[in-house]
This record gives sequence, C-alpha cells and structure tokens, in this order.
Amino acid sequence: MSTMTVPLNSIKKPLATTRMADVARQAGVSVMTVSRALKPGTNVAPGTRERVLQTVREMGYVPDLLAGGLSSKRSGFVSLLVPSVNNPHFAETVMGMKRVLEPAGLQVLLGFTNYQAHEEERLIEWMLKRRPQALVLTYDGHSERARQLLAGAGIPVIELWEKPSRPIGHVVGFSNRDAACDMTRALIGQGYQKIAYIGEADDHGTRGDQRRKGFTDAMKAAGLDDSRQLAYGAPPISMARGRAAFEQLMTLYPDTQAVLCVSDPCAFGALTFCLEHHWPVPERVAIAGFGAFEISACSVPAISTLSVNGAEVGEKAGQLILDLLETSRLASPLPFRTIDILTQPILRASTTRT
Amino acid sequence: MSTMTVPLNSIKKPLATTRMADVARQAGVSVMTVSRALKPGTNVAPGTRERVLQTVREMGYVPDLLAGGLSSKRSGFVSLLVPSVNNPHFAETVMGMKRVLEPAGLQVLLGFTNYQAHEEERLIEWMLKRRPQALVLTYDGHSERARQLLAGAGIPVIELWEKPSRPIGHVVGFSNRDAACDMTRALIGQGYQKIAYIGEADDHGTRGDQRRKGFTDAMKAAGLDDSRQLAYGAPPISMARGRAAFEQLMTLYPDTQAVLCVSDPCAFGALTFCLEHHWPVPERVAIAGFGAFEISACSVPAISTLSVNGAEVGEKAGQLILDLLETSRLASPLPFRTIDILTQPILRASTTRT
DNA sequence: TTGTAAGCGTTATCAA
DNA sequence: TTGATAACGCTTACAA
Repeated sequence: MSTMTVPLNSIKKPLATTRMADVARQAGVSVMTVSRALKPGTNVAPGTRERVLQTVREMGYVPDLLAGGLSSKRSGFVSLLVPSVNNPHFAETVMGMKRVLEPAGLQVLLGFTNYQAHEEERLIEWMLKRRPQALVLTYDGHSERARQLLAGAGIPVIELWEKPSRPIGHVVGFSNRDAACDMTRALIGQGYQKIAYIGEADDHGTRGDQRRKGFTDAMKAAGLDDSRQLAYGAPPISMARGRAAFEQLMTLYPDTQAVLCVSDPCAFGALTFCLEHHWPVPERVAIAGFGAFEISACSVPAISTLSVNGAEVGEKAGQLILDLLETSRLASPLPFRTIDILTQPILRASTTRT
Repeated sequence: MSTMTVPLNSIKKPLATTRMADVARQAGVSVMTVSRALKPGTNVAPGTRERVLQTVREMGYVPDLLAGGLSSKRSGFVSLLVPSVNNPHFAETVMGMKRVLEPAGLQVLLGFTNYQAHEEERLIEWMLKRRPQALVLTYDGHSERARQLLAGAGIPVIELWEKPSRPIGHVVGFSNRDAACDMTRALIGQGYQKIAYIGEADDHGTRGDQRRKGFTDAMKAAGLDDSRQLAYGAPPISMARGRAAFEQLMTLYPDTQAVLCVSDPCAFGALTFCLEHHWPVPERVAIAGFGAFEISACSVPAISTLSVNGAEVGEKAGQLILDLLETSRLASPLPFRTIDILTQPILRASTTRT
C-alpha cells in the first residue's frame, strides 16, 4: 500500500480534447447556444438545438461537468459515508441511494469509515473539498470536529440507520434500542428467560451500543437478569468471530437458553458452532440475529431476526436529498426532517419453542 | 424512484464561502503562496508556510479540489465500475482499491452496472464527464460503443476479474475458465463422475460463461458427460435462488453425484436444500462453490470452493493505476500490463469422500 | 522565495 | 432566440 504524500503531478495531456468551443465553431453558433442546447428545458430554437446535438455526436464531445460545476456552483456530488460495504445493509443503502440520485444527475461520492469516528472525520474533511451538495452519514458516533466541519459546510446533512440523541440535521432511520428491545421481548414472549447478548466491545455511541441497551431495557422491564452479555472485539463481528464469541459465551454462561446477537452474521456463526457440536437449535439454545440478512432466511434452522430494509434507507435518503435541493430555492429555513424506517421482529425456527 | 430529466437548478448559495484569496489577504501573501503552502514538497519559506497554514486553520478554509482540478487538468478521480456491491467479491475490490488510491489523493467514482452491458455503457459515458484519470471495469462483456468511448477517452483502462480474450487495456485478474476447470478436475480427482454445473442464463461474454466453459473443458478432457448443466435466470444467483436451482437440477438429474455452482451463495442455497431434506452432504451429493466467500468456510459442512482474494484485485489495480500515472510523465507508450491473480481449489467437507 | 498574469471549460448575466 | 463578457476558484508559467 502506497503512502505518497505528494499528489501525482504527472499528466499534462488533457483528458479529453474536444471542448464546447470546438462544437460551437463547428456548428456555427456561440458556446452559450451549445451549453443551452445540451440542457433540456432551455430556450433554443428546435432547429438550432438539433444541429448542435448532431455536431456534438459527430465530434464525440463529452461535456466537462467539473468545469460546469465550478461555474454554476453546483458540483452535482453527494457524499455518502458508510462504515463498510462488506455488509449487505450498507451495500443496499449505497445502491438504493444511487438508484434515486443518479437519474437526477447527482453523483455519489462514497467513503468508508471502517466503523471509526476519526476516519469519518478525515473523510468529511476530504469530501468537503469536492463541494458536495449534501452529506450523508451513517450514525456511529461523530467526533466534535466532525460536527464543526459539517456545521461550517452549509449543506444538508443526513444521518442514517439510527435516531441520534443529538441529531446533526435530517435523519433516516430507526431506534436500534427500541428495535433490540422489541426483539428481546419477542424472545421473552417465547418463554425464554436466561437470555444472553453478544455485541461488540468499545461500542460507545454506536448502533451496537443502542442494541445492547435495548436488550438491557427489555430484560430489566421483564424482571430478568440482563448480565449475560459478551462484548467481543471491534465491529463488525464476522461469522467466524460470531462463532468464537458464542463459544466463549456458552462457556461463561452454560445455562443460557437464548442468545441475541448484534447481527445476523454473528448469529450464523453461533449456529455453526451448534451444528458442529450437534446442539439442537433451539432446543439446546435459541439463537436470534439482527438485520434480516439473506443468510438468516436461508440457514437451517432459519434464524429469527429483525427486519430492516437497507435499500429503503438509501432510497428514502436519496429522495429526501432531492426534496431538499428542490425546495432550497425557497430561502425558507427548512426544518430538519426525520424519516422513520419500520422494523419488526421476524420469528423463525431458531427461536421457536416446540 | 424519481425520473427527472432536468437537473436540479436550485441552489445559488455557495457551498463554502472562504476562498484562497481570502486566506491570502488575511495572511498577507499572494494566492500562489497559499496554493504552494498547501502543497507539500513545494518551495515556500518555512515561516511563511506556517503562517499561511495557521491562517487556513483559523479561517476554516477548505480548498476547492474541483477548481484545482480544472486548472491543473488533473481531476483526482478514478472511475470504478462493478456489477454490484451486494457481493463480497466486489465489495472487497472496491474497498481494496480505495485503500490504495486515497492515500495518493485519488478519489474513486463508483458505478454499478447491475451485470448489464448497456448499463456499463451508460455509466462509462457519465463517468467520462468527470474527467477521471483512469477507468476500471469489471469484465462482463462490453458493448461496442463502450469500447469506442474508452478508446476516445485517452486514459488508462483496466479490466478486472478475468483475462479477456479481447482486452481493452490493462488487466488484473485470472482465467475464470481455467479456474473452473481446476475446480472440476479437483472434483473428478475425488472420484466423482456424474458432476453437474449450475450457472446463470444468458451469460454470454460473462465470467459465469467462462466458468461454465471451464467445467465443460474438464469434463470432456476426462471423458465424462458434461451435459448436466442448468442455466438458472439472470445473475447473480442468490442463496434462495441457488436452492431453487439445485432442486430443479436434482429433479432433472437425480443421480448427480456432485454439483459445481457458479458461486458460493448458490452453493450454500443448494446445501440448504440438502439440510432441509436430510440429504447427507457429500454422501448423497457433493457441493462445490466458487469464490471463497465467508459463508463457504462457515457452513456445516464447509463448502469446497475456489479461492479468490477480492481485496487483492482492487489493491493491485490501485497500485497499477499509481504506477501508470507516475510513469505517464515519460511520454513513452506504456505497454498494457496483465497482473495475475492466483486462485486455487479449496477442498472441504462438502466434497470429501469418506 | 514570492508575485503577476493568463488561463482551465463551463455557466450566469445581461444585452442585442 | 442568440451572443458577448465576466466570473467560478484554482494552478501553470514566467517574471521579479
């Protein structure tokens, strides 16, 4: 991995040679006419437009959006920061948002925080240099400097995947705490009492933290012991690590009847351990995950989980951005919006008492 | 999903207010001195640089890379097109490439082709408007117009994940055909003879097509019947669809001894069917996948697969880009490079004859 | 070491 | 409906 500090100062050769002026000359019009002809909904005589577009095609002219953006003060970029994309949730969110924004001509600049607040801070600073028209973050705790940078940016900010206690701007998400609470209650409703939770360590201010709290809430409310908790390393917990965590948990608390995992891959890892050791699930121990990943529906037994639609998060955020940019012509101070994402427990064989 | 044709012409408010000229005035120097002070490795008196950087910090100045790129004719962008990111392979490739390029100040513009050549063509055209300094594609067949666009772009082109028969430029990948051939031979080596293949339909010119051919090659070479093939819908084959495909296959060819699947999720879906129907694997039928996804290592039994390191593909492509941009100052016509990615069959319990 | 002037390729603005 | 001109915010090239 290279760690150059000096940018690559090599290429002098222009990336594309034909400019708008070339097209204009060839078509016998001014550059402004070309510019207009290229933009739908502008006043250009039909004949002129057709002639210009024909010339554009002939010359293989490709407009330079960077120059256009500089001039118009609209970069056409929207920045999106997610922890990682090696997680179907965020992958779907990214794809969902692009699906909505791209038809409107907005390009998504993607950044990966790797679940680390200082990486997020670095990325925000970097992204701002591209003058995005909106900045979308995945809730996982933000540094104070990150908040300052965002405040000074003067663009809409949207947080995803949680309802922050201290929101920066708009929100598209749900309460992970409430959701985990619901899930835990569902397990309790199945008759389980000695329920454990597997989450990540050092998760303060993260979604995982909220899920853990939701577990605790539900257990306490039911008068049950909420101390069976395992904080297993840094997020995310992979399948293999979920398996190791589960083994450790069951060594610590062998009489555990049900386990709620911070995510489906973690839960699948737990299930793997059970299958390998011929522990009947849910008879020996019930297993539940979080997030409705494909794996939870396809495992044997299928794993109970909490439904969340990652694509929906991205799509709604995208739509919100379109609305905001549309409305921003009205100089009214737009109130921050919170868009709810619905979630609900999906009970499957892995927690079904027979 | 919105389908606006007119770009959003709303915002007039500048995205950031402080310009380099403001910093210059405040620091009592010219804009060029600010510009230089901001760039490491340029000649500025240490005292001056410090003073400028201090002013930059105080004013919260954020450089506009779009303006800088326009002026320097180096956009700082690299475009990367992958079929989807809801596939750990491509997710890793994306993250790997960003990991290498970002420290060099290059930003990745990501696009999803959704496994469709016409989407790729559309994206290439769109990406070119951002004047990327390199364009990276995932091999899956390209339209002729796509090839023309790339040829006219005058920037390095890199194809990933395959060794194309008709390469456009540089290549970072491996022969899917050879790899699938190896995998099939490994199955044959285990003593299986009635081996079937599950792939995608309409896969002409895709990686899946190459894998199917590799299967056929190996079967023919061993004098075995290669007719047990199922082309099951459009790519990608999810776990659930893999399961359905497997069921269909076993109905058509009940005496099949082993199945090679186009990907691990597909193989896992097949395994799911077996577990549900209490078919012992590999005794009733052996199952193999492709790609070494996490799931294949964590399932019970573990699934034999072909190792490929998606992150490596991205990282090597990124490194290649850095090399190309570095070297491009020498006006020599750089020869196209092909960087091999090593793959090998990983035999696990799902195909181990006992 | 620092500054001046001239673009980079487009769009906004206003005039014709 | 079209065009001329001045930005947009920065870097290149050259001068001091």
